[in-house]
Amino acid sequence: MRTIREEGVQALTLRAAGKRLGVSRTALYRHFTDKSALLAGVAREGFQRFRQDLLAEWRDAGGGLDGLARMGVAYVRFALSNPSHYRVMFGGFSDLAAKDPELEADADAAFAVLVDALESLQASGDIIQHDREQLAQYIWATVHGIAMLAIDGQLGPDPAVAEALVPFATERLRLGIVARDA
Amino acid sequence: MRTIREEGVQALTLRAAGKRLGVSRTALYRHFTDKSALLAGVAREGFQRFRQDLLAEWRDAGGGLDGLARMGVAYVRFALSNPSHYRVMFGGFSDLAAKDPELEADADAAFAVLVDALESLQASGDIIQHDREQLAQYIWATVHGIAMLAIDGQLGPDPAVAEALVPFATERLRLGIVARDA
DNA sequence: ACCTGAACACCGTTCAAGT
DNA sequence: ACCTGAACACCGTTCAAGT
Repeated sequence: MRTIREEGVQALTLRAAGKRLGVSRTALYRHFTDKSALLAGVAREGFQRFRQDLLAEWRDAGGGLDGLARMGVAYVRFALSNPSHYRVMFGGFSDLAAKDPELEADADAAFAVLVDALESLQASGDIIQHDREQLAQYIWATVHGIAMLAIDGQLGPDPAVAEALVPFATERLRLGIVARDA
Repeated sequence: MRTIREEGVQALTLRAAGKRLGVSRTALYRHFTDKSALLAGVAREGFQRFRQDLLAEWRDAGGGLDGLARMGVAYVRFALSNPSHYRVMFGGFSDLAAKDPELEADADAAFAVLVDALESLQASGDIIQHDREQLAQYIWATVHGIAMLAIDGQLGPDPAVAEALVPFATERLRLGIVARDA
């Protein structure tokens, strides 16, 4: 985890990991079937922490449309604070999920935080009564897109650009899903 | 290009490329300074084709909010039709851009198609008079997010899920940016 | 100018062998 | 059960040498 955070995924080799742990490169095969199983473990840990972060934000805000907006901010913050970890979680997800079936469950659990929030917002009549799954996918895609563009350097070298984009996006997003009868 | 399309980026090795071209692995160093310079070339070609696709869609639709929605559909279609190519274009963009400065120009040119479309929509009073750059980043992030989630297998194995998400997203998006005085 | 073959410093993975 | 060292089949890259 430390190697990934400090030097990126491509720097995580079994040899280097073994050396850091003071153990032979091949010793890791006792604990993981291969390298992608190890990476799947890293991804799982990421989704679990992710879930906690989002849940905490929703609770602290006391739910509501404000809670949803704060979850969006927390989402992008998580990605920008842990870019390499985030890349392991999302890049080549299906390959890793094939190695470790529980990865998909952890990803689903993080996604469920968003779906549950939307259910609450629908119950209170704050947002449109539309298929929750698709609504969640749409919101997820938006914050994921911002996170990815920022991480990959497509928003330029200035992190302020990404930071300014998030509140704008959450406000536009709100206008697109808010209940229209008020 | 063929190797990337048929077998993915990770299958593109200089050795395999040399063999396919009937030439030594090291011969490629006469034409590219190293492997990432070659990948930067692949990414540049992608952005150029991307730009053409988006431009054609905008023109065929005769502009307007409908043209914008069709650009969104074309965007995701491009990504899903060329997943490996798309990954080269966006994954690790800054590393590749450092190797080939013209890559950034090609990416900007593709992005400019969106910015120009927004300018036209602002001139006609169809959408809000907001900073075009940020507006474009927001829209780009949304379609990019859908494309990435779909490519990475996070939307499940059924491509119909991603296809259904696009029109829903473009409609929500429209509601968030449409001029409000009508 | 363009290409080659050998060499170098890396990988992940396997496997017989040790404690 | 857990680890080791040697070996195998790969990488990208460099470099002296050829035409």
